[in-house]
Amino acid sequence: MMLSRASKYAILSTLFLAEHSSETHKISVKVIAESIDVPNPFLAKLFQQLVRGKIISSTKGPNGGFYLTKKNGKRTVLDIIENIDGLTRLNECFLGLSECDGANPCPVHFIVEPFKNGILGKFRDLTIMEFSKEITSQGRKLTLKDITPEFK
Amino acid sequence: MMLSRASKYAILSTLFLAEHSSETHKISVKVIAESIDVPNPFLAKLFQQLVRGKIISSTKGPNGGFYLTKKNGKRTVLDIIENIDGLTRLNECFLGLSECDGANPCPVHFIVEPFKNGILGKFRDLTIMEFSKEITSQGRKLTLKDITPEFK
DNA sequence: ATATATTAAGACCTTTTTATCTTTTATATG
DNA sequence: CATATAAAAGATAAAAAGGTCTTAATATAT
Ligand code: FES
Ligand code: FES
Repeated sequence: MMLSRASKYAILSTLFLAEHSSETHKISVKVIAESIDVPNPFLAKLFQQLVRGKIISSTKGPNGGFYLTKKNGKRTVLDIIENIDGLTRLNECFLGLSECDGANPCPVHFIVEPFKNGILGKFRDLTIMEFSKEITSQGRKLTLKDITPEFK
Repeated sequence: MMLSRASKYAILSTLFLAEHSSETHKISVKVIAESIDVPNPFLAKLFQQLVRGKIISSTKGPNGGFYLTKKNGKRTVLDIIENIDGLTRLNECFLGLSECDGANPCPVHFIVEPFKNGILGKFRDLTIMEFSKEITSQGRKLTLKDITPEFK
């Protein structure tokens, strides 16, 4: 029931691409890594895998970089997680029991279940583009940086 | 927002003690480890720490073992987690952002928050003994073993 | 064509988590 | 008091996760 750090980075940076990139405006790992404050070479690795998984796109060379095509934007956040972590992590019992279902619930199963359904539903049913729109419309942020309060 | 395996083992085995042990009936690591299917020496280490944290009790020698005193039974599941993992893990943002609060919510914050409050509340407000009663009354199980269906 | 920018690929390193092993210490019981 | 039994302590090992570095491939602009 938890994401690896890798998945988290992948989600944030893909959402970043959704918001800031296009086929005519590609972005380099370096810029993204700095923007969302994630280790550069680690993100590069993740991006390679996301490209192989056809979740994001890339071109090499000058003015190259990473971006989302229309088609990429129709993938889901769950696709990202599946690509990086696989799906088992998300379905695991919160206390680590071998199965997680209502038939053999662990002590916290019925607290966890509604949450799991809620978050899984959202990750499964919204496209990356829709998800991204929801974020920008709500003015949420996509960085791991500390938000330094502005005193001015 | 996730527990380490160590915490999970600790929770399960403490609940096991709540259900099966008493000051007059102590249980060895070996028995517990086999019952809930957890690596024996690893659990032994965890138990040492839980004893130091006064969450469970132990005596050495013949007929020794681990058990809960009345006082132990009044601790909470959150105490177990705090003792093993610390509290930061539980409070972390689901996407790994630096702060998790309503003022600077991440894209999934408002899905995660009610769950977090629910589970944290339960872990904080019920004693281990209460928690355990709730479990036994509902016939839930405390093992990591595969539940082999009984065909008889 | 060539230089350059940028990703791709793979080997490698570090840290954290999980797990084991060995020795010491305490204690109940005969 | 001797012995057996079980936990405590500490050293070590194995595995997984996270992170880095170096070299190759490739697309673009000049
Ligand atoms: S969360 Fe434990 S069985 Fe579902
Ligand atoms: S879960 Fe991400 S900010 Fe609260």
